[in-house]
Amino acid sequence: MYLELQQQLIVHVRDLLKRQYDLELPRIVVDQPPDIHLGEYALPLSFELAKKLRKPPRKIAEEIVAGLGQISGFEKFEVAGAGYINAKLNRAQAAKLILQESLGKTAGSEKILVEHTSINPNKAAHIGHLRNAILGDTFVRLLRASGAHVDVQNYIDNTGVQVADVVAGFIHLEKKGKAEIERLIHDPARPFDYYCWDLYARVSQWYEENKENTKIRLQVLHEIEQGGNEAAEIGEIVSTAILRRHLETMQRLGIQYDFLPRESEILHLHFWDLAFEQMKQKGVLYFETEGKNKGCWVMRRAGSKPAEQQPEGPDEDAKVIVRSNGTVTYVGKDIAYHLWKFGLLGRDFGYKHFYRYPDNHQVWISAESSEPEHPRFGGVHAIYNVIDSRQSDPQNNVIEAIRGLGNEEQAENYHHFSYEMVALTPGCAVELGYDVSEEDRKRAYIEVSGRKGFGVKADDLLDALITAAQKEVDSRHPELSESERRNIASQIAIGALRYFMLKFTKTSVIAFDFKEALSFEGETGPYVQYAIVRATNIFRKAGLDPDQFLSSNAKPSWSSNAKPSWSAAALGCGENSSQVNENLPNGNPEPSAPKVEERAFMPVSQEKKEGALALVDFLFLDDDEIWQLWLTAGQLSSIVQQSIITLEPAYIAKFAFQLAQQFNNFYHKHHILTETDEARKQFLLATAAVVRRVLIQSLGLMGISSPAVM
RNA sequence: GGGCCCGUAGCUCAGAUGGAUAGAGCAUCUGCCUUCUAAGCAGAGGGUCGCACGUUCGAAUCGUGCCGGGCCUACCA
Repeated sequence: MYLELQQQLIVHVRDLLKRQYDLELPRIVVDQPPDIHLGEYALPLSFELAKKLRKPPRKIAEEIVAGLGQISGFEKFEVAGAGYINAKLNRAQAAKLILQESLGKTAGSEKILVEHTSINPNKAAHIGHLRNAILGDTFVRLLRASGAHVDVQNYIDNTGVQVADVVAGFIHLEKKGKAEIERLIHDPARPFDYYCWDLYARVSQWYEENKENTKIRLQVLHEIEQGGNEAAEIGEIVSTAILRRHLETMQRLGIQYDFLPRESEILHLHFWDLAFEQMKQKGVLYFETEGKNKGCWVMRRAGSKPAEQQPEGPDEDAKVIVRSNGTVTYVGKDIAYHLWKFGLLGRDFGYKHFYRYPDNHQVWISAESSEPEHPRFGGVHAIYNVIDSRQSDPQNNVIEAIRGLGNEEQAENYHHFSYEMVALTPGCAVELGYDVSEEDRKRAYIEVSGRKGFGVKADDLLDALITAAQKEVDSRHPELSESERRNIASQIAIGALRYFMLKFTKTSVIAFDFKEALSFEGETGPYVQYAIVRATNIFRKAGLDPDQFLSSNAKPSWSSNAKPSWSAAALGCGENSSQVNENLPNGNPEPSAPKVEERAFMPVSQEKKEGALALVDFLFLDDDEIWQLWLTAGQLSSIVQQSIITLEPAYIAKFAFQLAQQFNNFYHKHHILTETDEARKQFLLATAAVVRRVLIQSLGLMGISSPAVM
């Protein structure tokens, strides 16, 4: 609603400027007035025009207001302050649009690929990985809600040094063979990823104790890359087992993937050879004959000056792609992989089944040859790589290589979805029992390190959240069954965790603190969930169905048949889920997809007959506070669009919290069920129903479900 | 040395496109449960927006220079 009317306003203003002053402004700024009684939109353009037109801003504003006349949907325009033009909406008309508003999928076009999670398969997932996966998954939900066709990939570096380290640990430190490792994998007493978490830390220590040991590391790495030996077999067993653990951990949070490309196939299917040829041909790579990079194939670094402007001698700043011993670096392999993503490599992965989620969604994994009837991935129009900011340099190298190969458009559509890391506060580290040096205690935060085994494991955090939530639910709802209480506690825990990871903007380092993360009060997911429960309770006590109450007027098009992509069953919480699930976008993307920039929400056709809500008297909207609630609810589509364009899911989190806050205020002020004026009661019910729906949708976009009771 | 990011209330953070009196949460203090659930609401205190110049009718926001902190800058991944 909000965005559509804003665009209409801009069109009219632009038209007027052209007619009245023969002026064209590159951009017409639209703000919101400080208080809603002033209107819904504020145009500060008179100030900008004052100099050009040599008139005082107030005079210009008056002329524009006079010239605008009547615009459909708008009540009136007013001049305020030193020269602002405030636009007031026709509240009743706008409210009807908000009632009818729902997510519509527009006709589609290109496919989008989002890569996230991508945890080295050698240890348990920790809080840093959670931020990555939650940001990525939420972004996927936003894209899909806007109608895009998205493939979700989780890249598996199963042949890298980190896996090699754990393999070296098994072979040389623990002297364990395949059979013993298999036993550990199936040990019910201890998850295998937890076992490897400790082993990885011990191996890193072992390297530090004796430099000789690092020779073993390189040897093991080499064997794994080669394949067909004991180390490679152990590497395969270990990395696959841990990958399964990662999928289970992420599944607890409602996060699923479509395809798991592995580095082993990039190696064995010789993706690099094809990329190498292309890069040599196009001159992106050149053979360095002198300086420190002598004997290597190198690439000019992004942002460095072109050759002509370089000082004499070799470009020491260049990025090594092929080492002097002939092996390819990580960036080299990544270039080949990204050429594949855009369909520019000329070779495909093989595909085989790997895992089936409880909702029957299939995950495919790369293979050297394909199973019959497999889907294809890659060859997409745009990509989003959710990778922390520390990797922006290698990411830029890959983009530069793609651009250098003549793929300007693909380079533009290559998005490094960059975010800052999660770190521990020194206090938190001490609390966890880690040795913290004097120096580290003075720091604001300490980086999480898998190598040091320093961090909070994802499953541990989620368990702690469930335990805390369960305690609360048990005391509040002793009448519910154990599995119902468990289910609700899970939903609250997930809500708290996902919201916590989303409430910070990407550029902010999260200094992890247990007290904050385990909180269910204030700016948290459960706060929003609770507001929804309150709204639901009103309808339950009134003997009404809030969705029916709305659908008699307009029906959300995504409510009926969209099954949640993660059900109560998926969480091991029994069949009868009490969660409200209209909010969760379908896990199976439609074959068609619109451009991201297009509107996410479209009004449902106007012909829908008006039912019970036809009785609602919108004159009650003259209450500014209640109208503010409606207006905020009408801004969801605008927020979704902004989140997608700026790659900032935090906006959704902020929005959901603000709307919940306004609703709680409303809830406290207006006691709906005891309202004696029937018309007013209907209006208040409509308000609660609309806000409830938008809150559920907002949480759904963040992968948070709404419990029926709390 | 070069690149990127951060610095806003005691703490943790919002303040997109420059716009009307700088906002939340936590913490502290004071009220509010016989009401649709207090995981809530209302109120109070708390600010040289790191510093200095500059651009502008207007700067927390843009530019330059400092100060403080973080990350990256490997023939690691």
